[in-house]
Amino acid sequence: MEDLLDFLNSQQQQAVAAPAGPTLVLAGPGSGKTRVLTYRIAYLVGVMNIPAYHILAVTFTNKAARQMGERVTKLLGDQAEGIWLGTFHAICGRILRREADLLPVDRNFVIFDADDQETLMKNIIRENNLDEKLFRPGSVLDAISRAKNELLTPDNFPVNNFRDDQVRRLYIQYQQRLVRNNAMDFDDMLLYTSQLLEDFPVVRETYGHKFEHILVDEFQDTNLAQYAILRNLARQHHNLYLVGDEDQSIYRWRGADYRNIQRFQTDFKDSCTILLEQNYRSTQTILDTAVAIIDRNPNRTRKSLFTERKGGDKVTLVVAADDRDEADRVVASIREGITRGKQNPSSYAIMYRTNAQSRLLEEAFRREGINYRLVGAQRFYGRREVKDAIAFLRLVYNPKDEISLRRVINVPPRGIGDKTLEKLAQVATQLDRSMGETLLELASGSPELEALMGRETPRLAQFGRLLRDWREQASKNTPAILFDRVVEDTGYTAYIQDHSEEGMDRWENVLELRAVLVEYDEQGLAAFLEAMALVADQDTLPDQLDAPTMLTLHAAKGLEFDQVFITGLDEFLLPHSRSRDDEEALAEERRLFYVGVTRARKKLTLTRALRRRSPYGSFEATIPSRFLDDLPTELLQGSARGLPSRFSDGRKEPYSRWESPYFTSAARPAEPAKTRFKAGMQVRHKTYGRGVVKTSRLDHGDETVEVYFEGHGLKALVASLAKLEIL
DNA sequence: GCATCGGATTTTTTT
DNA sequence: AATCCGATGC
Repeated sequence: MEDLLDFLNSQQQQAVAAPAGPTLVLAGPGSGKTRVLTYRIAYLVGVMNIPAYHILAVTFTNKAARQMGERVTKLLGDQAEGIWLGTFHAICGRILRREADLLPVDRNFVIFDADDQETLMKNIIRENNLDEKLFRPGSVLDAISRAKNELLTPDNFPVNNFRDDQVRRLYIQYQQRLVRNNAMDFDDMLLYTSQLLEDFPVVRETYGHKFEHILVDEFQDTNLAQYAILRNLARQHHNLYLVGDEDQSIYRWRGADYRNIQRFQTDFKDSCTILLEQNYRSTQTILDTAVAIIDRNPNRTRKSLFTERKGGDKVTLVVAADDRDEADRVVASIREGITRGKQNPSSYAIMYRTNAQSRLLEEAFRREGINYRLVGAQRFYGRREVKDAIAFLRLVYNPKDEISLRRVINVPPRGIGDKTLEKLAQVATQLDRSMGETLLELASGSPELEALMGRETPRLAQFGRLLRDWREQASKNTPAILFDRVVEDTGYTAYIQDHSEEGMDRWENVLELRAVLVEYDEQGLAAFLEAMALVADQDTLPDQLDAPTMLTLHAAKGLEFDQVFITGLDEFLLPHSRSRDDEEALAEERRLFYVGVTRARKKLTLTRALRRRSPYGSFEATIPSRFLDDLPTELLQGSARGLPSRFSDGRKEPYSRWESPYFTSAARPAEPAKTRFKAGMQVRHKTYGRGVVKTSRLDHGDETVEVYFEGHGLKALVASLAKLEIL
C-alpha cells in the first residue's frame, strides 16, 4: 500500500499522506484533485488503519460520488465496505431518517422538489390574498432558500421592510405546510441536519465519533449550513480534509460562500494548507488561456499553474452569422473530426451558459444524424407523465403529501374537480387531518365522515379505496408490482396513449420509469423515492454511448474532454445578462468561463454568433463577450471563413477585434455616434410624466434609455419610439 | 367538471 | 415561440 504514493507528484504525495487534522488542499484545475481524494481514502484505510466505516466523504454531485466509490473500491476492494460516500443531501437524508424522532416529520418524509415547492408556495400566496405579481412564488422561495442556507429560521429572518415582513410570514406558513405534508425541501435537509448537530449533543457525538475522518470535495461551493454541519461533525477530532479551488466557485447563487475557506482557517487554527499546482490535463496553450482569464479576477490567491504538455493547438474562435449557423458549424466541425480526424465521438463536449442553448445544437446533430448525449435540460424526471407516475408512488408512501395527492387525484379524470377537492380539503382541516388520511378513513366507511362529505362521498371514497389497496400492495410487494397495479387500476395506459405520436413517447417514458423502478426491487420504495428526489438529471447521463456531450458550464465542473467547444461567447449570455450590474456575479461568470476552458485537454474552440433569436422570438444583433478581450491574441486563431470582408456600412475596421468582418443586415442604419440621453437628465414622457434618466446605451442602432418615473418606477424605453422630451 | 380558446408572460446556473 | 393561466362555453 505504501507504493500508492509512487504514482503521485510531491505535492500530491504531501496531500495524500498529510497527517490527521484539519487540512485544506487548494487544487488547480486538472491537478489530480479526485485522485488525491481517492488516494487519501485509500491511505487512511490502508496505511493509517482507519476502518472505512469511520470515513465520510462528501461530493458535490451523485455522479462524482459514484466515480469516487468505484475508484476507492478498485484501490481497496472489500476494505472499502461501509464508507459513507455521497452528496451532502444524500448524507443528510440518511442521518435525518435515522434521527427522525427528533424531527417534526416522521421517518417517511418525502423531499419536495422545485416544482412541489412552487406549487405549495403558490397556494400559500393565494390563501394570503397577496398579489402574485408582487410576490412571485419563485422569488419568495428564493429568499427562503437563501435564508435557510444561512441558517436563518423565521425567528431570525431579517426584516427591513414591509416586503421582508410578508416574506417572513410566508416562510412561517411554508414551513408549517411542509410539516403537515410530512415533507421537507432540499434546504431543509441541510438546515435540519445542522440543527440536530447543534442542538443535540448526543447526535453530534454519535456522528462525530462515527466519522473519524471527513473528506469534502468542491469545498469552495459549500454554503454556511453545510459548513456548520462539517464543523460540528469535526468538533472533537478536527479531522476535516477539504479539497477545493476558489477559482472554480460557481454556485454563489445557491448560497455557496467562499468565505467558508476563511471560516475554516479561523475555526481550525492548526489547519495545514497544501497547494496542487501542476496541471496534468491541458496543453500549455489552454492553460495560458485559462490563466489569462482568471487572473483578471480580483481578491484571489494567485496560483502558479504549470503543465509539462508544452505548446498545443491554438484556441479557435468561430464567429458565426447567427445562432443556428453557430450550431451548424460546431456540429460540422465535430463530424469532420470524427470522420476525417478519427477522433472518438465521446472526446467532444459542447458547453453553454444556459440550457436553452442546447436546442439548436440538438437539431443540428439530428440533421447530421449524429448521436449525442445531453446532460440535464429536457429532464426525463421533469416530464409530466413521469412526474405523475412518481406522484402516485409518493402518495402511497406518504399519504400526507398533499401536493402529490392534488396532482394525481384526478388523473386520469375521475370526476374529482375543484369543488370536490376543496370539500375534501375543508373537511380535512376541520378534523385536523391531512387530505390523504381523510381519504383513507373515508375508504374504510365512517358514517360521520360521509355525512360531512355529503354527496361528494362516493367518488372520494372510491379513490380512497384505491389508495388503501395500493398501500397494502406496497407493504407486500416490490415497487414495480405496485406500479403495475396503479397503472392498471387507473387505466393510465389508455389515458397516456391517446393515439398521438406524443402519446407513444410519453408511454415509453412511463415504461422507462418502470425499468428504473425494477432496480429497486431489493431496496424498496423508500429508496426509490429518495433517489428520485436527490438524483439529478446530471447523473442520468448514459456513459456507455460513444457520442459528443452537450452540457452547461455548470454541469461541466469536474469533467474533462479532449475537445471542448464553448458556445455563445456574447454579452448577455456569457457573462449572462442577469449578472451584468453586480461585480461579484460578474466575477462568478468569469470563473464559469474559466471552468469551461480548463475542461479541455487538447483543443478549445470558442464560438459566438453575430445575431441570435431572443427568447421572445425575434433576431437581435449581439455584442461580443467582454471575456474575449482577455484572451492572449498569440494563442488564438480566428475564423470567419466564407464571409464577406467588408462592413455593410462601408467601414473597413471592425468596432472591436471580435466583430466579424460581416454585417448581417444591409438595411440596418449606422449607429449614431453617441447617445442622445445621459444619466441624470430630466425628461418628460407622454404617459409616465416626468422622470430622470438612469442609463442610456446604444444597442445596434437603437438607443435604449432607462428612466425612473415618479409613481411608475424604472422603465426601459427605446429612444426613437418613446418620444421623450428633454427638460 | 371539463375542454378549448385567447391573452398574457417569459429569472441562468442545480442538490 | 412556447407555455401557462384564466375565462368561457358546453
